[in-house]
Amino acid sequence: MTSDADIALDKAVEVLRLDRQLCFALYSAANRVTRLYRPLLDALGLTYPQYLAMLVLWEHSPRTVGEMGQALDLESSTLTPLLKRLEGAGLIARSRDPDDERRVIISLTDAGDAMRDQALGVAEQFFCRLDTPMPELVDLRERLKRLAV
Amino acid sequence: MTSDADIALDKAVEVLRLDRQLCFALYSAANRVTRLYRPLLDALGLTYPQYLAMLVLWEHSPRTVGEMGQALDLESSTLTPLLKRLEGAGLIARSRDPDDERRVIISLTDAGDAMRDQALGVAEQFFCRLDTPMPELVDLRERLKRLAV
DNA sequence: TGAATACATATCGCGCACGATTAAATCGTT
DNA sequence: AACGATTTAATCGTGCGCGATATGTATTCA
Repeated sequence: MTSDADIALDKAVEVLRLDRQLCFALYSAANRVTRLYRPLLDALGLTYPQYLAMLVLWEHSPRTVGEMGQALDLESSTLTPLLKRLEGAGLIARSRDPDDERRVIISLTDAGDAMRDQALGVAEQFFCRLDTPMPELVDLRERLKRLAV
Repeated sequence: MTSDADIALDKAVEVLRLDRQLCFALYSAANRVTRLYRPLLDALGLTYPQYLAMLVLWEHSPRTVGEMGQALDLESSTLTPLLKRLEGAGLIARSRDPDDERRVIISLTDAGDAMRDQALGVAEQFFCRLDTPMPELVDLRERLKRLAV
């Protein structure tokens, strides 16, 4: 015989199973991808979030900290220290906007700009190591973007 | 007229666009999901990775640190401090395995076990806030799992 | 003009996530 | 039994990621 409490427990056991959680699949896949990028980016001396920040700048430079935060969906409390490290590495320059002293303008240095070619190699190596057909990757990417939160 | 260098540059610009990177879509979606969980988990006094660790234990307790690391795909350097915090919160107990003193056995306390019901509410609220049909979520989850890295 | 408000970035504290290293226990082989 | 290799967890240092808060600049409007 089965009590109501047992049924509720069974439901909890089913619903909360790790392999049924979208959140864990996402968390785990993001960690795995970061780990996969690490050895590729070591050659450039970049961390994974730093690489993403450089992608933003390669797309369009200069940009303000705020614009980069919007593009990457990150707070200034994350971005400011990261950008200071990129500045320390000589890849970007930080300067106040003369037209609005609140803003800080981030621009690529020559060294930062020159790194773009190597980045192309990183992107290609990543694709190779994933060993998944491009259409599948594009589909996954678009589904992730649709996950409006 | 267009030089070879210009063509190579165009290719780099296209390939490296942030909105074409699977890695960024994944990174960003994972951050968004963590942010969405935060207010829900605040009520339980758990962080998001702590919640995942509790999911593992609600599924089956006791387990060793190594087993949990395998389930969550995390190193002991991540897990040990996290588990110590859960122990401090009174949700789990940590003890050496008498049969093999290298192992540390993690078991739910009564308080940790009792939290499972509230966790069920968290999972339901998360689903509601996502506002995405279940089949789409299941499909995305399975695609993420397939992303073997 | 001057006070109130809003805005852009920076700072701080906490908790991951991981590579490298260490310490202790166990296992395997002789 | 003994010693080297392996296994398990812990420790340490670095870099995020974010909420809360601070700081300085610009805007608004009385």
